Amino acid sequence: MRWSNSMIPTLREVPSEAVVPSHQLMLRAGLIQQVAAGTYSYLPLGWRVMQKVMDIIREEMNAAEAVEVFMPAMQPIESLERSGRNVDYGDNLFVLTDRHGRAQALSPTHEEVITDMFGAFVKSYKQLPLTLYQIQTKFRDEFRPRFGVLRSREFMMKDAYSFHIDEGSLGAVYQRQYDAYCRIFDRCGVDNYVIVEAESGPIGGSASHEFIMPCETGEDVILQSDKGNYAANVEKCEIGERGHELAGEATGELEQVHTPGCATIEDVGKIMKVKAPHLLKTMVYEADGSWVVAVVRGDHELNEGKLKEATGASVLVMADEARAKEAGFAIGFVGPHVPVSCKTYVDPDAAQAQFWACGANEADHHVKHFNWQRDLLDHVDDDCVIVADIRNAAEGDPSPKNDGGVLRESRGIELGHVFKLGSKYSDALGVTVLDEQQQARPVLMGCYGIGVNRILAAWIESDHGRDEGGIIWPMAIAPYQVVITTIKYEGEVQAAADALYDELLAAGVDVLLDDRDERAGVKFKDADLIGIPLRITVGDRGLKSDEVELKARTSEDAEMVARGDAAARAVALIEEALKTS
RNA sequence: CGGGGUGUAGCUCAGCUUGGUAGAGCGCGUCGUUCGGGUCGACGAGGCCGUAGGUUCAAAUCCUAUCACCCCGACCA
Repeated sequence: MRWSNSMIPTLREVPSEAVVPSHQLMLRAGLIQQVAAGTYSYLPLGWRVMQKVMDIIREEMNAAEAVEVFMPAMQPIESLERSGRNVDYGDNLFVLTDRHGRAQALSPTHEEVITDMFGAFVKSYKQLPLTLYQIQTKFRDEFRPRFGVLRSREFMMKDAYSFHIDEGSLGAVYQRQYDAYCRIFDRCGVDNYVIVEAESGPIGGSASHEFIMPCETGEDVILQSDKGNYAANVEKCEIGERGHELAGEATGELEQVHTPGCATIEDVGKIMKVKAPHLLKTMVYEADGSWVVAVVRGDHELNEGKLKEATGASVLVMADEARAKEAGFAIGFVGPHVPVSCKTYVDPDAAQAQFWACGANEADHHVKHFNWQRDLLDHVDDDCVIVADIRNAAEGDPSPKNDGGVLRESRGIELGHVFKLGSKYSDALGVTVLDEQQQARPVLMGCYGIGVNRILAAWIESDHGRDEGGIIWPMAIAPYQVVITTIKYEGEVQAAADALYDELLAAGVDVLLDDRDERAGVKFKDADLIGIPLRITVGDRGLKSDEVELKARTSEDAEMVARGDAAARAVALIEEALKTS
């Protein structure tokens, strides 16, 4: 492609609406254009990258014996109602009404549609396992779209769904998809990802993994053991063994302190002059309709998933403030010694005999010298107080492998997620297959997603994806593999550049010829900004000795190459890059 | 949804407090100049000042409403 024939609107200045590096660079490099909040057009360069990523995904999906299908962008609201996901998605669901007054949802994903498709055509275990996939736009009415393409209301997603008669088959295909994901990201050159255990869902075990691109602006928090043998999303991350001691001596008389209006740990700590690790954070929940109290240390965060698991409840919600107050909870000033009979779940780090300050169970008051034995255990049945891991893991916690490893916390962007769904959708939608005994069995499913546009943004967001000059694309997904920069596009230089361009095209190289009548400096800056991996500079200076200059985007220095060898040399470098990536 | 901010040229912004018919830099066009990392100079095109009302002789500027976009927060008592 000749630059002059494309549309590559590079920007010298940073558009004011972009606050994160990937968004800024995607706009400056002319990859995308914002149409509305959270919706973007892909310009020629951006779309080329998208297509290259999709091509790789498609090849690897096909190699994993998955078959591609295409589904509507909208589906009748009823299909989401059958699985209850219209409620799960809530306001995040885009719903529109057609001329007949029927509600249609813009698909946030396609589990229902694909499960119906499967159910319509597959009736026998003999046809299993089957893996179907799609690469399509998905819609979510995000409460707050942000960070450019990282959290948008429309995005390109690869979703694969597998169908099985038994666990073993699901496990095997899950592993096959997992391996395909590694190959996809490796081949894209986006090879600095981390695989973490994620919320395990209905089946349990290690049934869910996320592929995370580490970067500071990421919305996901992950923890990795410094022994390198454990990594998990904070939502899922377990914590290694921790001791606890509820029975110890009190540190002093229970002392009430007036703390008007101080409902947060920060405020309370300030007014009482107590640091967060000596405060108890006490929260009230309803587990299947019963009151439940959860206690963690002031500097820790409750993990609702863990609490739910500890309680064994099927529905766990934070207490409604009005109703909890009516029941006797001094919301905002709750301490573990609540005046209401209920179960209390305590995190091990909070279940210690030490100095504690906590809510006084009385509005506008807290207490000092709370002691578990004296102030709670002596007054309730033993089985009312349960010590359990109910908090989010944090920097410095022991690894759940209990091998001396320490958890390190970092942030990242979720690029992909593989997940065992089990029979959730087949149950809800009544999809079964006949087994060998001619018994109808609910089909087991796995689902496997990749956010295509997130791959672009997350890569640019990561340390390897950019420098002061702009984007640094990996060879495999760069919009063009080579850019020919002409010092000036005329005379001998023009002839040489054109010849080289034709040669590279003939060799099957994705090449961009900068034939613009611009100063050399402008062309160099633009080539760096848009991140083309290889640059061949053609100018009078080199041509005097019949040479051109070859430079990698990632290296400081250029090498001089005989004009006749340039194309072959570039081809060799491209092959090399695609091999190692 | 709650709080905050911003809407003026393709982009980044000034002008608004103290109303008087619209500005700079970059970009764009022409000419010249320069020519290996965003040359320099001259001339020029380009804006119903987000939209709708209101106040006023007069509104980018003051008032009201509305829309859009951005940021922070939104069950850690």
